[in-house]
Amino acid sequence: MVQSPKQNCFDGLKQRILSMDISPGSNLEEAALSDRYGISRTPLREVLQRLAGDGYVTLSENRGAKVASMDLATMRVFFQTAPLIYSSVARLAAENRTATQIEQLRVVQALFAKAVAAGDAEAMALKNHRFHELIGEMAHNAYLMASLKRLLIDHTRLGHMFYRPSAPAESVAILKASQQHEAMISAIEARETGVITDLTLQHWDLSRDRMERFVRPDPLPLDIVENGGVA
Amino acid sequence: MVQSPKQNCFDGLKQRILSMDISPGSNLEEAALSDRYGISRTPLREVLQRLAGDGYVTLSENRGAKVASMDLATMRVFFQTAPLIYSSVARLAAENRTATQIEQLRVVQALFAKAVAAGDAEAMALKNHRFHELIGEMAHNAYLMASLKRLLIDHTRLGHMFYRPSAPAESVAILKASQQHEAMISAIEARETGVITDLTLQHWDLSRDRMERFVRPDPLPLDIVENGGVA
DNA sequence: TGCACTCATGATGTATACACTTTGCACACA
DNA sequence: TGTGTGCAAAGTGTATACATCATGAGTGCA
Repeated sequence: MVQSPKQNCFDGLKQRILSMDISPGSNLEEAALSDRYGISRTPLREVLQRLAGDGYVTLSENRGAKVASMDLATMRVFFQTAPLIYSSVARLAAENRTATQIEQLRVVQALFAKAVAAGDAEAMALKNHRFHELIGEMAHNAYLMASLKRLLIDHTRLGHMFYRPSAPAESVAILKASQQHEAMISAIEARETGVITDLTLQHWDLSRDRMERFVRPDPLPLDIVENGGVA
Repeated sequence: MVQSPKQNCFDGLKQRILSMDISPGSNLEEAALSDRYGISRTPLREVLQRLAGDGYVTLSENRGAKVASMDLATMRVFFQTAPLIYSSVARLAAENRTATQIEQLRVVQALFAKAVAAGDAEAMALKNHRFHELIGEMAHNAYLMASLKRLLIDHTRLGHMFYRPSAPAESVAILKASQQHEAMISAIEARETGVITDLTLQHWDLSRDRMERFVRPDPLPLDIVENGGVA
């Protein structure tokens, strides 16, 4: 299964953006990338344009491509929008899923669980991404899929740091997320629209809690200030 | 205000697709288009890729670009999704609109009303499109905007035929739609989120009724069958 | 007549040279 | 020293030649 160097470049850039290997706002220079991926600038530019269409990068005239930014305004809108789209998509997925898609979902979830067990942060993030993207495909709704894909980009980027093994307090939450995935598969397979909606919102809440804790971490212990600080 | 030939090509194709001048599913040949718009194939392909990113066309490997199809499955999903996105976007628009944007909206609505008065079907469709796209911009939500833009493509294409002067029964509905636009501007300006949500759903219902009447027109009079048909 | 194979034709995909735009540094001048 | 101008370097935009692939007409064989 050797894929074309162009597809390889597309997938590679997606993955590097999702895993924050290339940080938001970074400049993407055509010459460097076309050299790295062994394709000339023409197909490379096509890749960048496709990435721009999917919301991974932004293009500006005569000024090249940048990785989509993730500033405070973006995040605010992200938290505002995700529950609506996620729950709508999940409901539709339960209504429209095919047996084949359920099977695909199980495969991806198995890979996610495996990554959890191995403590492989990058694999966790990417398999989680694919898991939710698959649910989007099940929904069979191109309009919502466009929103969902963009949400997932930022979700995966935001969530990337929590999958690190360096955060032991998070491992409980990650296990819980994995269990929720299993429950979601069952609910979608059984076409229980009410259940999948609830599960999806719970799954979102878990994610959100972890993300918010990252954005606004617990404050440092106050006694340090009391003992040695200024009046 | 002379725009680049590339931008002209992009806008021109968008407009021709929206007005069904190029019908859904049509093949778009690079050589013919690059000739027509006076640009070489490289920038033309970039235009097609941008159009694909926005949902106007679909690209397939070694098989060129096609105008996005509009089959029964697409329409079913369209009717399913539009109310959710439209009402969510409208609410956010009321919350986030700026004074400048309100002014833009008034200008576009004036052009829409003018097109209605002139019976210019194509201008009506395009100004209506722009009106709703502007509301999307007011919402300041890139995730929902992706869905909205795709919905509007199909909405405008579906609605295109009702704006024809040949359908006199529709002129009442068109006037009503124009009045609803005015009311929507006021509600957005006043940030009345409850009102704008209701208005948006009413506006949608009006559109939907017209569209459904087109898809499933009144049956022919039965007496023709009774007088001369088979037993 | 029916089917499969071949090859010509026309389309899309890629590489590359060249044109244009941006940007930052150096230098002159106030 | 501060500011504005001009130039050089680097990066993006476009045209075009060539490579590759899809398609269909035509031919040979069963």
